[in-house]
Amino acid sequence: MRIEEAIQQKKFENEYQKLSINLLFTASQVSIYQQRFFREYGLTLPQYNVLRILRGQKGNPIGVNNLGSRMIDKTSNASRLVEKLRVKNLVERNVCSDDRRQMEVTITKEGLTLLEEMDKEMYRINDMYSALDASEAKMMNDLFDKLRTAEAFKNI
Amino acid sequence: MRIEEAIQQKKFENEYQKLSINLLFTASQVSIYQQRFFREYGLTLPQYNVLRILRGQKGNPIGVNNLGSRMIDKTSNASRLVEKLRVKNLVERNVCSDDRRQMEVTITKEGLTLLEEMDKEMYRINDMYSALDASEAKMMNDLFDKLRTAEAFKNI
DNA sequence: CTACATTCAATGTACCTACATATATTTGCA
DNA sequence: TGCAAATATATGTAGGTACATTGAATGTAG
Repeated sequence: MRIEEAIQQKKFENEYQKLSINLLFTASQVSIYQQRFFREYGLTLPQYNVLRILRGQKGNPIGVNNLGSRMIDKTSNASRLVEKLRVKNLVERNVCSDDRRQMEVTITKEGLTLLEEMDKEMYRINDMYSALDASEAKMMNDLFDKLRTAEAFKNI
Repeated sequence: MRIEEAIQQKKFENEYQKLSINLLFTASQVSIYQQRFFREYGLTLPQYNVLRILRGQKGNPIGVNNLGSRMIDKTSNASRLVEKLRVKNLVERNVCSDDRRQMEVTITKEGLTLLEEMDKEMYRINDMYSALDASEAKMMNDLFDKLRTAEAFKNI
């Protein structure tokens, strides 16, 4: 569906204005679809992303700050997300002995098991992208990367 | 910046997985930038979108449900957003006499004035897209529209 | 014309977010 | 060394979101 139909707007002033809506609208749809998948495992999308990053650490603990910088969102929330996951026994959080301001966050055995279960079904997420072939997906990736070179993105 | 650097991930399994992150990450950045702009006028991005839709109605009232269907998000929130805007005297809400379940929402004079003020500065939003030329923006729009033709998007 | 189903808006719940501030700890420097 | 600045995490506040439920009004089938 063209974006004009999706949000029932007749026309846009230019391609940039249209892109603005198209980007946020599509991201919202993708996000809803993904959230429904993650919900089946008692996780939210941001929580899943945190677990993925921790698994990528292969046992090396990571600070909350560092965790935050790798997330789509900012650090303010990393702290709260870690706490949510800790309550579910999916991550462990310990004061770092070298620098007692820092926390060392690691994924637990339980967290790893959950991720492995999810891995098996993760192909379902790709249904979202079935309309694009690999070269189109690459084209989008390149355009996204180029888009974010604009000066306006520097201070975000 | 390439998405790999932005979120400090070495590599992705395929272009689709990368696209998934790239889309949500870029949308998040754009959204933060826009929110900062709207904040100067005491609005949030969703609130601004509601006002825009109402202005597009050119005086014709619109129901909360209809409003919701044109928004990036779902109806559940339209009701609360309208209430926030009503408190700020930017919209009016009246029970529809033909169907007393419905509400007739219209933008107020005050709301229109605010939008006009914002119009003058709106060009600043386009700074985000300065890295792309018009043909690249169009290419992205076409790819977004194509992406959303996938079956998975039908039930969202 | 009544009984049931549908529709519209609002609300409860449990998340998420940005931004500002607080608290503890460490670092740097006079 | 002592104290200010910087850093890491946590928390308060005000907003947004999905999903489920509620309550009122309307539509419809018998």
